[in-house]
Amino acid sequence: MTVELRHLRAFLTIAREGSVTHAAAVLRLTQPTLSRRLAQLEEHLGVRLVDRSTHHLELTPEGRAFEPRVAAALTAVDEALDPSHAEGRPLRLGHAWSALGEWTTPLLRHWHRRHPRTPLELLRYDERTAGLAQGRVDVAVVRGTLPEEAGQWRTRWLWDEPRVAAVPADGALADRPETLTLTDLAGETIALNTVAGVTTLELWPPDIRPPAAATVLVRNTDDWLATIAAGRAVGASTSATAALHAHPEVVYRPLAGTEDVPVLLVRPLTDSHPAVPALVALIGELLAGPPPGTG
Amino acid sequence: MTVELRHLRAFLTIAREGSVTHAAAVLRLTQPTLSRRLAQLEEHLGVRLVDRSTHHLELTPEGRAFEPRVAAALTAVDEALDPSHAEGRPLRLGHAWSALGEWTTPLLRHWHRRHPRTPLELLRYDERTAGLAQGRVDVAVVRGTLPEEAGQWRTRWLWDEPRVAAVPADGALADRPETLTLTDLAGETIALNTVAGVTTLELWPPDIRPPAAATVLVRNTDDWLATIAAGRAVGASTSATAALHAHPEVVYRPLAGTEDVPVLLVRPLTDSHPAVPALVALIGELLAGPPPGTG
DNA sequence: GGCCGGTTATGCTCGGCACGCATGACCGTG
DNA sequence: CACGGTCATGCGTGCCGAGCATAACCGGCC
Repeated sequence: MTVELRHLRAFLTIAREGSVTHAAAVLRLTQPTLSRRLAQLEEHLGVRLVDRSTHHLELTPEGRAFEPRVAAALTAVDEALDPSHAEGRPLRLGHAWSALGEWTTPLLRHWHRRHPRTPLELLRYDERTAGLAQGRVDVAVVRGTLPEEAGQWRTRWLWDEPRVAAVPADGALADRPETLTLTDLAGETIALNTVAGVTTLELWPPDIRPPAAATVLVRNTDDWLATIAAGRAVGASTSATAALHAHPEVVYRPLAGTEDVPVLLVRPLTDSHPAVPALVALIGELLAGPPPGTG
Repeated sequence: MTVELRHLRAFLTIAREGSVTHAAAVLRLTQPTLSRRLAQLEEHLGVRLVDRSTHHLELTPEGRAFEPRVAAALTAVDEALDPSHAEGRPLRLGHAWSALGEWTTPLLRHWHRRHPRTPLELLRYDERTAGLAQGRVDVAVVRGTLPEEAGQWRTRWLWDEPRVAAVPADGALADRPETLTLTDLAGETIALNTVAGVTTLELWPPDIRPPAAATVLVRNTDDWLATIAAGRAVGASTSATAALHAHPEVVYRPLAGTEDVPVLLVRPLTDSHPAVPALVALIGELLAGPPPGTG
């Protein structure tokens, strides 16, 4: 047995109607059919989703956890199949953190002015390709180089960002002179953002590389910041973070002896949205013009 | 014929493999079967998705537009069915704009500190219930009161926000004394955010209400801001917008003679994530403590 | 307490349809 | 022009999902 959409729709309708019979009427089916569909789904998952008897029906804890996920999935499917979304659907720009830095606002402004019929959605996904690999976005801003499978993307270099160190404001390193070095950080616990992937232990030369045990792994920028603010670790990132993620308990310092991090615009080999070229062109235009904040 | 998951998987695999035969091998099916599935999907949609002949296969423009949407949908389905996501899955907090205002950062900080195993995702959806109605989030921050169907949500009042007017920095209204009134705005074109729904023409008393023709409808805060910055309209919002969406070309002024807007925390009658109560409690704690920015 | 209305589960039959097999049609290549 | 590789089609079959009928069950109410 493989799970099909009918099983998911059956479960969701039953959960919402609170009755197999009512759900069957809604779906224009008979009650036995729906009973069986639900049983099949439960058998496949190996859990009972609905606690039901003749005069009582409610979701089990597993069912309650399952329901919103099914709802989200079916919404996604229906939107994919809805032909009305084919035209004028939003252009989705993915990023893992900081987006286009200080260029973000100018981009949104110019885009909405020029393409009022095509909304530009800025979506943050804590994932290496910022949702591109999952088909959740049409274009993505990625910091650092992409691992392998580079052949399946078209990338465009936008600019380089210098690296910065992020240290707790109340720690000893915050009192040190302006510029920090990798050696300064090597003795500390390092907070690594595992999904952004810009900073890894490879950044340190082998002779002064901190041991893996002296790291804290986090999944997104908020967590990363909170970890440093709490004094549990220090971190390395790029200047965009310093500019857009100012934090009263975190101090940013230039990080000497490191190479700049490229900021790339990544898209599939075949564009998934007709407006992608226009977006790429607009970003190119903006970068060629005056820096943001001067208008 | 109804579209089922097998049709979507067939299309996506064919699109990725670039061949019906290869896709059939991947899916452990025969080529004729897959050919037919694809044909059925195309027939249902009424559009040809794949341009194929014996020695040539590529997606049509419609197919190229369809692929990422199918990919996103199937990702959502697979995530819903993946039992490993049952534990430790992220708690999704939806908002339409401004989230928890200045409380946002403290909330993230405290949450990650207390619940390191349960990531808190802040998701923005340009929709009245910020994704709650679609099952995309577990809790939502909503400004203003919710229309009808109030019975299906549990709401908790958090605080009230005073209204502000947003006017172009280079316009005449920006030179006026500090506080503006509804009468001041009535003569201008009004930018209305149709999905946030906090500000409608109902805000103005009938005798000075601007005509519907004198409005510009936008779908999100970015667009709303850009419209005002461009001098095309003026707008009304709440103080959270003024605090978090500062814009060099937009001036915010208190708006006299209007009622405050409630900020509500909304969740389904039965929680869709076990950590929801903890989040609600934490927010309550934060609000009872000192205001943000003092620590 | 027993009847009744309303609910879900199960046996059964049947029709449709999705599958695989075989084959045809097509086309670029050598 | 034969060949290998591809996609489309015709056909037969077996499975599965549908409805119908009915059993089992339970709460409420007279």
